[in-house]
Amino acid sequence: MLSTAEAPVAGRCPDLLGNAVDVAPRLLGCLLVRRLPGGRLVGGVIVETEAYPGGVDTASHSAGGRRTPRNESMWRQGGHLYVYFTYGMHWCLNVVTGPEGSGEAVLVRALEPRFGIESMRRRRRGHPDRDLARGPARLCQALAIDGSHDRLWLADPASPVGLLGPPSGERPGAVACGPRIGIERHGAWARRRWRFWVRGSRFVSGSGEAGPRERGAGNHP
DNA sequence: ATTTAGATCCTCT
DNA sequence: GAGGATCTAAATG
Repeated sequence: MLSTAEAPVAGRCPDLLGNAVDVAPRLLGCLLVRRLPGGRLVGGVIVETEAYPGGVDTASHSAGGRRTPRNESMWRQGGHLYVYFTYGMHWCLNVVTGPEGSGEAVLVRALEPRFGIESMRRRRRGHPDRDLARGPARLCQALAIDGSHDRLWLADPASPVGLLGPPSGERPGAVACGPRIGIERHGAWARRRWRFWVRGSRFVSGSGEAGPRERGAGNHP
């Protein structure tokens, strides 16, 4: 989608053919970029992800090898997008990982907004900047991402959504991990620490250890 | 600060 | 027909 020249100085995104649990923490610090229909760029740094390896993990949409029309893109090669609709009103964005047929994906849960912020504010009217893309559905709203972006191939130069490495000169912060959100009834699988976030970032969702309460911790120079 | 309920509709059984 | 990888506003301590 974007060349490194076009974006505010960023390198290549990490290899997406690895398994979801490996890729998820590596996406932290990377730049998610959206080119709006008018050509404007909107995006930010990824600060929170969750791994959904599929297979025996019952919390994944691809659990047990289930193939449905909805999750078709999850089964594609790493580097595609899986965008799904939930709760009657929300879209959520995943980056597919692994080789074709593995059914793995990483849910992108939160961004630290970096550019196109005015544009995000327009779509998230009434909300403070901190909440522009704090949470998977808010993120999609801020970047105007919906079902039309399902199945996109990230590396396609014409793709309206792109993934780049961390902005140059920026060292990604320390990575913390914990249980994934919103899948409590999946018992033991819910307890796996497959949620990853940038420690100390105020743009991370949730209200627990990784959420607002973490403010102040690890944030001192 | 934390908890609760309601919204809202697509997807799969 | 049930339930969902969520969000928001309102109520409560």
